Amino acid sequence: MAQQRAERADAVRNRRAVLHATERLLAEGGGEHVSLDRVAALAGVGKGTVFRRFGNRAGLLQALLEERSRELRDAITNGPPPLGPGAPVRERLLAFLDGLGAIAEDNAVLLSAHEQACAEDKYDDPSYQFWHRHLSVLFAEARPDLDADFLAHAVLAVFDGNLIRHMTPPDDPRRFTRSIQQMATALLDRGDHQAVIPQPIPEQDR
Amino acid sequence: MAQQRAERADAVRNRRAVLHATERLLAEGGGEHVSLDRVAALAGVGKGTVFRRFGNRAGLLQALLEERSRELRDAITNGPPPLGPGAPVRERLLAFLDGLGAIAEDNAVLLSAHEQACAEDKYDDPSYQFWHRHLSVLFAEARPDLDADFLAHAVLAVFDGNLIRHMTPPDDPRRFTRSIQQMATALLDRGDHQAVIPQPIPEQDR
DNA sequence: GCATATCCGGACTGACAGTCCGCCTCAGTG
DNA sequence: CACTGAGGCGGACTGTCAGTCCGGATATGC
Repeated sequence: MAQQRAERADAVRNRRAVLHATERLLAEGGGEHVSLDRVAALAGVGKGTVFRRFGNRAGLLQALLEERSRELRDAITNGPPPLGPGAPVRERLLAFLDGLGAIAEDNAVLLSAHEQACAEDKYDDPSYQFWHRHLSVLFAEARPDLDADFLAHAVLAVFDGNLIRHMTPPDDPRRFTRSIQQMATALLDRGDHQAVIPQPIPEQDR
Repeated sequence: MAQQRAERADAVRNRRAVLHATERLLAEGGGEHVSLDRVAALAGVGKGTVFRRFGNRAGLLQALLEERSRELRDAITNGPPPLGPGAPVRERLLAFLDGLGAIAEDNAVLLSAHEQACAEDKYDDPSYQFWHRHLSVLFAEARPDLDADFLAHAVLAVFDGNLIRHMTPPDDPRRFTRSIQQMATALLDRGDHQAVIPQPIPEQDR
C-alpha cells in the first residue's frame, strides 16, 4: 500500500544527484541563480527528470528544506523534553525557536528561494502547517487571552530568508535566534510579574 | 534645483495612465497576471515608457504602494495625535497599526506582488525604512529592555500580502488589524506592572 | 516657426518554468 | 540468460516575461 513497487535504482540515484546539485548551486551563487536548467545540468540529468521528481521549482526547494528540518520535526513529536512533549510551555517554545532559528540561519538563502517560488501556497505546505500547529498549541496554552492562531503565523512570518540575511552580522550568526526568543518570551509574559529581568539600559538613540 | 525643467505633459499623462492600468489589472485578475506587457497595452503606451518611468517591475508596484500610503506617512510626521507626535506611545502605536493595517488589508494583492518583485532589496525601500524607524523608536521608548530594531522588523514582517489574504475571512475584513494590534499591545506590556511613565514624548530624532 | 532635449513605441534579446514524447533501462520472470 | 514492458529518461520545444535599444515623434522654449 505504501508503495506497490520499490523506486527504481536509477530514480533514487538521480533524486540524490538533483538535491545535491541544488545544494551546491545555492551554496556558491546567490539563490536567484538556481535555475532548474542549471540544476539539471550540474546533476547530469535531463530537465524532465527534475520535474518528474519534484513537480516544480517550489517542490524541489521544499524537499531540500524538509530534509534539513526532518530531525527537528521528529524531536518535537517524539523526542525528549524540552523539545519534545513534557516540558513547560516556555522551555518548549524556546527550545523550538532555537532549533528552527538554527536551521533558518544556516539556510537563509534556501529559505529566500523557497519563499520566492512558493508565493501563495506557502501556507498549504505540510511543513509550514506543522510548525504553525505546534506554535499555536503552545501559545494557546500559555496565553488563552490572545489570538494564538495569529501569533503562530506572526512568529513564522519573521522566519524570512531575506530578513535573516539582512539582520545577521557576520560576527554574530545567532542574533536572529536570540532576538526572536526574546520576543516570544515577551509575548508569553502576562501582565503579572516574573522573568525577563529588566535591564537598566537608559535609552538608545540611533 | 528640484527640477531643471518641468516634466513634459505627455510624460505626466502617461505616468498616470500606467498607474491606473496597473490598478485595474491588480483589481480584476490575481496579482501574478500583471505583466508589464499587459500594463503597457492597457495603458495604451509602449513598454519602454513603463520602464523609463518606473525602472522595473518593483519600481512600478512601489510607486503605487507609495501613493496609497503617502497620507499615512504625512499624518505620522506632521499630523495631530494620536498618529502624529504627542500622544502616548501606546496610543500612537495602535493608531499607526490601524492605519497601516487598513492599507494592507485593502491592498493585499498589490502587497504580494510587490514582495514577489522586490526580493532582497525590500529593506532598502525608503517606505520600509520609514515604517521601520517609526516602530523602532516607539518600541525603544516603551521597552528599552527589548531589541527594538528587531521588533520593528518582526512587526513589519507580518504585513505580508499572502498572509493577510490567507487569514482574512470575507465577513471580517479587519481581523488582521485587530490581531496585530493585540500582539503589539502584548509586546508593550512589561512583565511587571512597573510604571511606564507616560512621558510627554519629546519627539523623534532625524 | 524652428531647434532640440526629451520622450515614445514596440521589436528584440535572453532567460526561465514547465510540457511532451520517442527512446532507453531496470527489474521481474521463466 | 533472454525476454519484456512498466516506468524512467533526456532534451528539444513552447509560451511568457523582464528588461534593452534606437529610429522616429513631439512638446517646449525662443
